[in-house]
Amino acid sequence: MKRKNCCPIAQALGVLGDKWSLIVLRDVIFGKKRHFNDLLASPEKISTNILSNRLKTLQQESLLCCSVDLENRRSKIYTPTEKAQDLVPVLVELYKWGEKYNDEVDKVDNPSQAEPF
Amino acid sequence: MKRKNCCPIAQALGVLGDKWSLIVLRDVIFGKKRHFNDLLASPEKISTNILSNRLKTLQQESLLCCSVDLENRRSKIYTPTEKAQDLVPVLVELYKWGEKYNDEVDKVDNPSQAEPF
DNA sequence: TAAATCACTTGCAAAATGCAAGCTATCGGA
DNA sequence: TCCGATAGCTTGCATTTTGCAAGTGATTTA
Repeated sequence: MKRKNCCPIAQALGVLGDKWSLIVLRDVIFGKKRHFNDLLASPEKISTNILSNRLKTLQQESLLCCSVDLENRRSKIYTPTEKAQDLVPVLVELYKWGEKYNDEVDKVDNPSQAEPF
Repeated sequence: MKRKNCCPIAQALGVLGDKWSLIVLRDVIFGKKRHFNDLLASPEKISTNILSNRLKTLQQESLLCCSVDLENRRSKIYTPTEKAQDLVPVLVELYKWGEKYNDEVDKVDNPSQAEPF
């Protein structure tokens, strides 16, 4: 959703305001995941077509760049750009907010707080 | 999208990870908009059914509370909760990122930077 | 009391998401 | 060299979410 001539928040959400983009970026930035199958393996269970589509749009938005793994040419490496790295503060604030308000759900169902992702 | 037993970022996105929730919250928190029609009037042009639905889910998530306007009983007043106010840092970081990376679009089309929202 | 206003709801089309299966290129081992 | 496994997709189709236009009912204002 392109959003021209509007506030920066709406512009940011035009790129990031969907169910999966920030999850993928989280994994690439914090989880250091670089391959399609690594990203597929996240507990949120993104499906292959959505992941494929998201990787494409994130490249178009200059948030990821893609290169061929020289040691295994069937494998591609997705790396975050500086533009993506600059989302760290956004992700950190989201993390803090999520931790503050949504952990009750987990703590009841699963007291033994597993790994974050 | 409920996301149990997963990282706080995914939990936060379970509530906020759609096209409109954060736009509505932006308007309520920063724009101090309180009425249905105020929110409808935002430049992003949310439609009535989506706004209605979002106001409902944001109440269910304890992000907004709703009361009747005592001076005009057909009118309802939506106010942000503390949980919503705690999203200010998230919105600020989104704003900064959007400003840094997505303003070129605006500056070309509309050099006279109008009001943010 | 008639017209306007507010906060919706409804119906329907279009787009996004979710699931399972299949496809192509590469790779590693016999 | 052949064969199965693996990586990264694509395709088809059902479901869900979004978008648009029109309509509704309870106030409220003229």
